[in-house]
Amino acid sequence: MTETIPRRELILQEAAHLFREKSYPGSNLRELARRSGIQGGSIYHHFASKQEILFQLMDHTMSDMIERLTERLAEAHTPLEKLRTTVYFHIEYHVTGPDQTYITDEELRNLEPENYLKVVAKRDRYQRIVEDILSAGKAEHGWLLDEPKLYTRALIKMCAGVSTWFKPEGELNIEQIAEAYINLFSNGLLPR
Amino acid sequence: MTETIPRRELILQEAAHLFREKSYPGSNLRELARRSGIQGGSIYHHFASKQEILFQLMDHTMSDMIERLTERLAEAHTPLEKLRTTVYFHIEYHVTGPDQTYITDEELRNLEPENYLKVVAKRDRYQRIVEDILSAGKAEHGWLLDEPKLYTRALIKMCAGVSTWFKPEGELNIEQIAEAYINLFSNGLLPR
DNA sequence: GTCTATAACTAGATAGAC
DNA sequence: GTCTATCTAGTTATAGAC
Repeated sequence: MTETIPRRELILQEAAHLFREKSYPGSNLRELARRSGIQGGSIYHHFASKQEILFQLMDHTMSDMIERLTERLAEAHTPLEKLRTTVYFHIEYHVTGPDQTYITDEELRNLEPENYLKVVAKRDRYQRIVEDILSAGKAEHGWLLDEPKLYTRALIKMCAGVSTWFKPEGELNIEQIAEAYINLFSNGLLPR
Repeated sequence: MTETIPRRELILQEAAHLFREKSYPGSNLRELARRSGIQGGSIYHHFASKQEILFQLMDHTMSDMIERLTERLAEAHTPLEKLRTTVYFHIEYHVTGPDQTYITDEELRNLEPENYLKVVAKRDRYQRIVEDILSAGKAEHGWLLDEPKLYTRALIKMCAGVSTWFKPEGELNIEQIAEAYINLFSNGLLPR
């Protein structure tokens, strides 16, 4: 019953952790190898270069996010339900995989041009999914927003930011945080 | 009338730009020197180490943010006025000095322990100023928030995030973005 | 698939001349 | 205050044995 995780997967996991801790250029492959239970040179049996590790990490994370969000949204039917689903998903995904998401959010500048374009294209696809929900809310229910893109960015930044301070042993769980953010986005702070 | 900027200041400015472009560990002092118009070794006449450059940059930025926000808040009197002032200031400061603020927001992990504690203390002081405004709004005007700290983080992340995509030549100016964010925070998206 | 050894290079920091 | 030269250590990546 002990799951044997393939070495390649393990390296990617450890890389996410290490890169988050020390940033991509601040990390070295000897330490990544050590944490993965092998010697420095052996990394190159699994990946062609340090850059390829970063790219695989970010590319896989973006694909996974798009796929999972799309799945969840299939169960939601109104724009408001979809907004709730998205806020919950985005927070949960960032809190559950804080290493992967942090790298994917912050290491874009360290991708070589070709890889950069591929990852940015997926990031834009993801943002577009969220933007379309806000646009639908505006068109169908008169949501108060002039610039869907502006609010999309605000929403994404706010939710992703949770993973920078979230502690599983803290006072609030994911549900409570998501609920608070949905309320904030829906009704704001001022009483009526 | 040509302002001669002291070399030390110039190095700090160029460092902010370079570190934002390539991250702190990804930057090297020879390139920083070149951009500052001197040779590699000359950096050490102005700073004791690469680490000290990073620390001076972040520490000065945090002090400056606290000082300026405090000044502006002195002119605001109600919690709502103070919230407006804070949102506007935080966006404006991040958009006006995107290099300095990006470094200060993202390079904490590369500070040595002693420096880390100093900068985090100032960051916490800043956050506390914002948190106290939200708490006052709750106490005095019944603002709808259970956890002032949670909303403080959401507000700060959302506003700071503007500098990652803001372009001066873009469609929206700082006033319009700040206005939209204040509306979002005040009343949310749903019509009543 | 992993090891060891090493090539080729780069970086932070120092020393001393001007 | 800036220059050049250099020390030392660490890094990615490769090669070939097991």
